[in-house]
Amino acid sequence: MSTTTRTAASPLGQELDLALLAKALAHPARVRIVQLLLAKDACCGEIVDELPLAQATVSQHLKMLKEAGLVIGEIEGPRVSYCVNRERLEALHELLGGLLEKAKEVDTSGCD
Amino acid sequence: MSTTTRTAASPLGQELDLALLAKALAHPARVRIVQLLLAKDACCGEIVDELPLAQATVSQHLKMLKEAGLVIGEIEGPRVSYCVNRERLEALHELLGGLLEKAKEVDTSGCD
DNA sequence: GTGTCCGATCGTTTATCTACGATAACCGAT
DNA sequence: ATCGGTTATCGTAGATAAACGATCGGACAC
Repeated sequence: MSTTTRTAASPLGQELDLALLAKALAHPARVRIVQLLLAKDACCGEIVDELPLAQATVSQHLKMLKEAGLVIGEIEGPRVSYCVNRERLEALHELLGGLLEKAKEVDTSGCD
Repeated sequence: MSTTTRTAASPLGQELDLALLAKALAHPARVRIVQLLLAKDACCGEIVDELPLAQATVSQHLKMLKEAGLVIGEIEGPRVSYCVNRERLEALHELLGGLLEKAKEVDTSGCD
């Protein structure tokens, strides 16, 4: 399976990739998980400990974050250590930056 | 309604707002719509013209974008002119920037 | 008025998300 | 080989999203 880790190059892919990344953060619990992992790598159990959600649910959210490439899990003995894939988070940030730059080309024509 | 334009003060609100904005962009069609509107304000019909979607569907997407505050619609004679609320898009960009900054506080604790 | 164009909304179908308990898989120790 | 701790997955139920056709409502022209 190709790891979708690299930044998609295709211009059409950008929309899709932006949507994909946005979808990964489209739930408060997942945003929270990313925040927690940015502060400190953690295993699933620690995250469950911080959220009002069942272990199965957290594992599900982690799976989505992994599929979007935002989070990486490494098997570490009996547990799995998760961390944020910073490149990927930056990719999202930059995709948005790209949108905003294009917006500047059409100055204050305004909505009114 | 208070425009959530300013940086949300409540730390909890940030997660929710980020998730809300991300959800609005969590579909390729909506990303496309935002791109189109950034390039040029447009009415619903013009957007429908650019997308392989029915008018009702596009209207639905526009509604979601409006609810997230990303898009503004102004009735202009017989039609409705839509434009992107740049502040709001920047808010999303900055919320992500905030996340990335916090990430730097914990340098190379590393995923490996 | 009547008709027309445009957009929003309703009602429906299908698909995906969210959440959970239960269970399986996996690893390290006993 | 078995046990205890940890995570993934299965199966399920309810909620929400995505898409469409059909229909309603407003704004102009006639």
